[in-house]
Amino acid sequence: MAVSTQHRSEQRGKVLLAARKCFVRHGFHATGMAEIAKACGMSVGNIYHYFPHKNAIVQAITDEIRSRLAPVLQPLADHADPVEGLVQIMLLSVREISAGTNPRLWMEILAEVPRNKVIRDLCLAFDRDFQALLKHLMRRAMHAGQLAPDTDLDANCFWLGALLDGAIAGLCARPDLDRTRTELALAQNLRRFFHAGRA
Amino acid sequence: MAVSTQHRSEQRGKVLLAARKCFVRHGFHATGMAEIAKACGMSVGNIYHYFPHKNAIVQAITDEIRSRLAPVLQPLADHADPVEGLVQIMLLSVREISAGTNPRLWMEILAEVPRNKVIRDLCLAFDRDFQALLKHLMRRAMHAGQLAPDTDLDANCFWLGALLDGAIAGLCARPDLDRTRTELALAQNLRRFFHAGRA
Amino acid sequence: MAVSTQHRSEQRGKVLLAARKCFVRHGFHATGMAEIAKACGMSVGNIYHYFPHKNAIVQAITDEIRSRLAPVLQPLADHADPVEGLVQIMLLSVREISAGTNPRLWMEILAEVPRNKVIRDLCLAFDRDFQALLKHLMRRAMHAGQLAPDTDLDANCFWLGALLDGAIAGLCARPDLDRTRTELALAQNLRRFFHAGRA
Amino acid sequence: MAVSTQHRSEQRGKVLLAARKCFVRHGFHATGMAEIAKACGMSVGNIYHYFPHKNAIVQAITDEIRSRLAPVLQPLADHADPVEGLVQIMLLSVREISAGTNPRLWMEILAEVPRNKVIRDLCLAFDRDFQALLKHLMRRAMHAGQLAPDTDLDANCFWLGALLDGAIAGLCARPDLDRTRTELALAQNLRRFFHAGRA
DNA sequence: GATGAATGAGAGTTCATTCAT
DNA sequence: TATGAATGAACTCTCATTCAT
Repeated sequence: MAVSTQHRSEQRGKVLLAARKCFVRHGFHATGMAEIAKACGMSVGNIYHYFPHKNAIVQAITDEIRSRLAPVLQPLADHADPVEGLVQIMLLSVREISAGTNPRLWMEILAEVPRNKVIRDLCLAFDRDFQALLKHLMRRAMHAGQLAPDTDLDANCFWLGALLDGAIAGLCARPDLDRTRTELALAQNLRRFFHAGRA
Repeated sequence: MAVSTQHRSEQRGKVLLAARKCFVRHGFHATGMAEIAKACGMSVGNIYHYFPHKNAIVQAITDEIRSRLAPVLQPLADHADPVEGLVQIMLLSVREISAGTNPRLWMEILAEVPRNKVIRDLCLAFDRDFQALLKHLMRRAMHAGQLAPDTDLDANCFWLGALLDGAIAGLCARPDLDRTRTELALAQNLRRFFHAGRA
Repeated sequence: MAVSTQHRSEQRGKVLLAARKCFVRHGFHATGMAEIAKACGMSVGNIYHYFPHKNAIVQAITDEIRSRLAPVLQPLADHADPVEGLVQIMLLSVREISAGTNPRLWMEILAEVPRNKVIRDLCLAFDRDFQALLKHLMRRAMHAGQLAPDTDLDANCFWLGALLDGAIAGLCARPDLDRTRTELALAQNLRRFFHAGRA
Repeated sequence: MAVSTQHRSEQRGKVLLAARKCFVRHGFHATGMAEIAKACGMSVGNIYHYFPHKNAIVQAITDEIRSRLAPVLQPLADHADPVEGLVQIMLLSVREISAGTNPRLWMEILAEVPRNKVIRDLCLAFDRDFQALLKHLMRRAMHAGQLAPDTDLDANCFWLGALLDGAIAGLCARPDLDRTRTELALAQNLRRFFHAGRA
């Protein structure tokens, strides 16, 4: 059982790795099962032993890529300086998003959200956690007098999330962008913004 | 001639309208020519009298939706208060983006950018203009002492653009969002941010 | 009436000329009515005023190209030296066949014969006349003792015709062939052959 | 592996057989994949497991039909009597060409030559070999004093090839022709011709 | 007479999924 | 477990022909 379980997860891993490469190149829709099969050295039929359908592969990748971020961000909830916690969350997120070929993968996921209920639910769940984290820190910042008390926390969560999603789109369209410089500017802007918010 | 030209553009309009409806429902890739044909009451073959291929329809829609924004924004370059000009540009853009079923359409376009050279060029051209506009106003703001002289203008253009693209993604995922409240928060944030930037 | 008749034949001529150019480039099947229409500066619909369908164009061209040969060859029936008459018929035919882009056009016709009854009948009628001519001259040669009396005239007619049809195919496959040298060899061969046939 | 390879070639064979039947009836262009699929009892999609596109089927048939001839002809290069070798080559070729429904198939191939580069190359390669064979024998005949030394060998190769291609066309147009009688006449003519060529 | 918009059937090809081996 | 053959529906696009203007 343990052996078979391990084998299963190894095989799943091979499929997912291959699928990511394919998806980065051509997107979800333009990638056929045959292409994935060739990329992971399996037969088409065999993939169906590990994933019930193509969509399940997409979902697994979405799950993986989104959930990798959570454990990294969660600890920052208790950051001594709540504003700095927020800044760090945004920086870590943008770094994860912009690493390697990730933007293309995130973009595919973003595009899939409106058409695919499972992907949508996955993303909304992640977003809920992400925004809860931001809200928690913003509330702490507010109590510490670092944020104007009339700030609309929900809307701010939306816009901080938008910054990340928009960065994905921007990086896809201009892959040669100087990413460190852009990150720096984000950090600077966020700090300036939260400083401005001092009560 | 005039008659035929008018007829042509009417028919093209009918196709584009129908295609937009279809694309909003299922996205570009999941919409077949047959579906568009049925939606506009034409035969499939006849659509090809007005558009050389499906992609041309997508391009025309992209062109239309992107270029509708430009003439509205351009005059704001000369706004008396450059910071307020920036805020207005962002607000008008977000309002255009979030109107009706637009978010879904913009999202499809965003997703098409990495896969489709023509769409990408169209969008990059628009972005160039948009960012030039922002940069112009930011420079004016800088000269007027409303923006710190060490601000990285290019990076800021990127992030302001990201805010819009991200809003598209966010609105697609959560269509029931309170759009006016979210807009208000954006305006408030931007003003607060630029005030903070006072040299 | 006379005017309209003249106009009709002028228009038909324009269509046929354009169609020949198109057919030479892409063959009958790969040439669309739209292509012909563009090539002769008419609308698609207007062509249908002069030809009931595409096939009729092909037929008219076949008729034209085949029947141009007949009046040239016919007089040779009375050539003083019947063997030389045969040689001249073959030479004139091969010259007509190999002129300009004709091989391609003849080839298309040849290929159409098995699938198209009208074309087939047209060609068979021409062949009947052509072979009757050859047979007449061969009979004269036989009587003059220039051809062995046991010669199978019908079969020889077939093979002389085959030489021409085969030349078409050969010229299509190798358009850079030295045509005059090839013609010369044909004449030499035919003369040698008929000399050998002396009773 | 051996099993799968065998199955593959069996299936390919079934497709080719069915395709030949269809092509003989309607020609390459007028035969749809659906028709072939029905004729070989497969689904359309499955044919694409064995041939990457319709053209590949045409090519395979061309290859098959042309290459069946080569091994039969090649040994005649060493025939004791070179003239008789030539005659035998022509007779064997014409017999192969005229067997069953072959003329129709050869005709389709001939017609495809000017439009289709792959087919053209296939045929030209075969022709090269065929003409090399003829030339070799003609040279031997020349050395043996059986052929006039001023004979244009290349041109003669062309005309012997033309005889075969022309026979294809002739047989397509008149399928009821007495083939043995026609063959006999060819043999007689060739022998008479080469006798006449004695130096 | 002339236009070109409109049709509808059919072309070749692709693909997620199933299933016998 | 693993294979890849098989399916069938869907895809985009083409084309000869008709017809209202």
